[in-house]
Amino acid sequence: MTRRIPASTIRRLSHYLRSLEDLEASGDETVSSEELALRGQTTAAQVRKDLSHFGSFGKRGLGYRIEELSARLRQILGVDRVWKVALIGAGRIGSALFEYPAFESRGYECVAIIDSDPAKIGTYWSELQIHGPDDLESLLAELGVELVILAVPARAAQEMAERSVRAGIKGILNFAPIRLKVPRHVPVEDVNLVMELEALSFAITQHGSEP
Amino acid sequence: MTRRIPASTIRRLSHYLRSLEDLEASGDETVSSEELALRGQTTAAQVRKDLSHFGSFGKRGLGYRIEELSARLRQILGVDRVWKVALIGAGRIGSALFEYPAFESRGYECVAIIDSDPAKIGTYWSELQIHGPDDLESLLAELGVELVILAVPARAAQEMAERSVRAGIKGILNFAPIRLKVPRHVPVEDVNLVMELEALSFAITQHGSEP
DNA sequence: TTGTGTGAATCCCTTCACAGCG
DNA sequence: CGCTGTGAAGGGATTCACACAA
Repeated sequence: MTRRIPASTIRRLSHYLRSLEDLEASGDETVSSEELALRGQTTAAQVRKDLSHFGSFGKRGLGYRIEELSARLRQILGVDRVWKVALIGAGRIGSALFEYPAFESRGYECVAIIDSDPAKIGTYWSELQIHGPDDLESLLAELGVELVILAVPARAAQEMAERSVRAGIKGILNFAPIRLKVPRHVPVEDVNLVMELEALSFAITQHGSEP
Repeated sequence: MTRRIPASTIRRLSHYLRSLEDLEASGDETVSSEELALRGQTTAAQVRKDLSHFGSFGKRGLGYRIEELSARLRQILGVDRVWKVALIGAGRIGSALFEYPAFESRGYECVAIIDSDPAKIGTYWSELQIHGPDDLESLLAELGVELVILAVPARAAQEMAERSVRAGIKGILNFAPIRLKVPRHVPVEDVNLVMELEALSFAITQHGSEP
């Protein structure tokens, strides 16, 4: 049904969904592509083009029914269901994510925490006991984990990724500052804070040298 | 000296710099664009094109002198100096960033922490005392803060951003899931974890429906 | 010979503009 | 009318291919 959707489109769909949820709360029934564009820092044509990749669910002369479109976007983005997530690495970043409120409210359920620190193994975060890394594969497989959040130091990341893939997980959100080598069918999203900071300092530095 | 550098180029420069630092440690003297490409998940032509935006610092038939190129990249990315950073929001994400080891080692020095929670105001993280938001403007201005990391709830983010800009800061790393409205000359980098997760679940969902 | 630097060709994303439906 | 959906045009970024320097 779909072919080659640009990554930039996906990010915008995420935005549109958030805007729609705001609009739902405000009681409106429909939106135009122009209004969505305004809230998403893009253009009306772009909104329509983005949506057209997946079908045509607007009414000409009227716009999009908010409820219908948001349901469809949830479906497209795959968030019309609950994803079972394992958190590998119970350090600072792991803890921040674990408590991130948007996390559970958006359909991501953390069902396992893994860390290699003996002082942490066996302790609890909320109801969840922290496991050591030894039985990683069987643990993930038994719990039916689909998504892994990798928040371990760079040196441990590749091994944990490989073992997770072996356990049958389907995607990785990677906070370690390395390029993971995994089979092509396992998507990886990288979050690299140093890179973001460097993009920022570049932008500032350049700005100073231009009028 | 430079015009219109694509954002994707900057992210790759960041990568190259990290690769170069690895190579520096391993004692080599030179790299080819091909080797850099291999480590950066891109092509040799792309590496050369990226670098050519800023000048030509390779030697034909030989490659790039590692030390020279990494120094030049640090200069380009603006990380050949120390940036004074303020952390606004001392919650989970703030705490994770504060302890992020790459942070200080890369030239970002946190000189102030601000939070509105009365229970936190006055307490210390390492040597740094947490301030309330009341005197934000004067605090940032006095300390000469250039970069702000915004790790507060969405509802507070816009106000904190505006006040930071008024205090003369030059860039914002934003973790709040909203589009900040700030003057054009203040660059903002957004880190949106929900968006990353949604990109991942989209990729997985799509993948299943294709052979 | 090796590997850079770079115009030219290509590819892909965005924007335009308008036909067509409600 | 008003606003969507979409081919066509436009603009950037990536890739190609080769002249040229070491």
